[in-house]
Amino acid sequence: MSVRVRFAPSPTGFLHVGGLRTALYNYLFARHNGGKCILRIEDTDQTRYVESAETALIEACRWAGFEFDESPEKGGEFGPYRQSERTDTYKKYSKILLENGSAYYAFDTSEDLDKMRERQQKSGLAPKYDRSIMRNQYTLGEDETARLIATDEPRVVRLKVPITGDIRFSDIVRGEVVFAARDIDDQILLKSDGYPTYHLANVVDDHLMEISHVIRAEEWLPSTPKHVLLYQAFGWESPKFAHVPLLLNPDKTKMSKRHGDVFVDDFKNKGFFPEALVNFVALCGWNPSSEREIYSMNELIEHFALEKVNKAGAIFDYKKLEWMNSQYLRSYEPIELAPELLKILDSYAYPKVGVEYAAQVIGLLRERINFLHDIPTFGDYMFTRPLAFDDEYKSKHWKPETKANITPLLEIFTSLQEFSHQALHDVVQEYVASKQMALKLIIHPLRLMITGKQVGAGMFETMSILGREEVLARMKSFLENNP
RNA sequence: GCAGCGUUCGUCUAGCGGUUAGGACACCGCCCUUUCACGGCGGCGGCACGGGUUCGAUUCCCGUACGCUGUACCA
Repeated sequence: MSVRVRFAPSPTGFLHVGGLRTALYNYLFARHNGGKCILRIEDTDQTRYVESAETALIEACRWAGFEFDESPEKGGEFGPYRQSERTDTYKKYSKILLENGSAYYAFDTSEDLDKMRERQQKSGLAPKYDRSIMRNQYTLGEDETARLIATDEPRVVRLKVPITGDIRFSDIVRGEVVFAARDIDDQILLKSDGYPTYHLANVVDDHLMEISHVIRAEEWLPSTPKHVLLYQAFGWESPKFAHVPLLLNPDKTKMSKRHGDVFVDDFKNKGFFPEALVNFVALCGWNPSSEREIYSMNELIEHFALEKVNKAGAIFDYKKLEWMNSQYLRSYEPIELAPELLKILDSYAYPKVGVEYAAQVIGLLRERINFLHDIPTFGDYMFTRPLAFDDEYKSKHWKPETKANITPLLEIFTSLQEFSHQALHDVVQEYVASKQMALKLIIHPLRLMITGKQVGAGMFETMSILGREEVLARMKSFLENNP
């Protein structure tokens, strides 16, 4: 049997990183098995629909580095891929259930339902639809039911859950799971507005779209028995289930906005590389059991196995994500990143620089930062004269005799044939040797004059990238203004 | 409340009856050094608890505790 999986989000806003991981696991599983990964939009709740959410979602996945094989956008032979466009199908299948006695009509108002739950809560019972006393086709009788339907009375279709027995299914990550039928509610299948609930729609669609594996978040585990019952009621073979663990806040609750960034777009805007986010999120809850941390998309695909997905939820460790981003920052060719840096630089008032220069600066500074966008602030002096000079650094390294030590360097740098890292290094070494002084007595003042900062990359490399003219200008200016 | 699921360093995890319980992030120290970083080396730190099963349990079983998720005409 060929592998077909689906990511089935509801379009209520931006893509959550938890959603990204679910989508990713589906994608990895499909690719690993040479199968198809489908995007299906679960927009059956008209009250929560958000206009641009669908494209935002697709774009977020595309940014992350994966595409769906079938989707509303792309189409496919199992469409339409928006549930709101499949309502006739759900009506048709709910009718089958009604006819074979697996479902029934109910006419209760939401007020009546609230009252029922309230009563149950008070007597310490689990809230559950009470088929024997509420307004439904069993308590009303056939004639009355037929009459209400004929007069178009608002109604829903509910699943008729057996009173006794167990419902069991096997989950790829959790093993055998058993629920008692008596604990399962007579779930609404078709709402009074004519739209199906998730439960009906996802079962019908998964069957019709020939989904082989349902890979979704753990929060769905408690409603899976309802789905199993539906497959049985239709006489369909159920797909394999895999409920993956949740991504958690530091306090172990389901990862939410209250604790910081949760949307893929947030991470994109923060300057994370998609490869880093994907790599990180893939390793939250799954691990190919090696001693390695860095995996490309292709490597993730190659190693992915649902059987190795963890059962327990994973706290989203922002610090480790940052570290991972820094790893990717160092792994790219600087010239590949240069255009992006140029874009970032646009929002600063620095004089424009070329792509070659940008690449050089990236190469110079990237081992000291986590994000590309740290460069304009961390290395501001690569784009403009130092605006300030670190007081502490200055008092430590600018002594009364420093000026005399530095001044001859002006001449030496001017007459240097090639203003390169190596040449600068050699010539300064030579100079300090002749004066019998420590290199640091020169290096620190140079760093102060040229960058204004205590921290930075190797000084000679920094100088060679800045260029002779700029270095001499900064030195002279500093010398003029300081005793 | 009820149901289900879960529980290895602070965090992500390896482990699938016998290991000095391994790696990564974070943290600390040392080395390198031209500051900071990178890198190298080292340290800190964990099998929730109690019963079984077994010659032997982190690992298998049962409880307990704790946590999480679900409990909608939301997905």
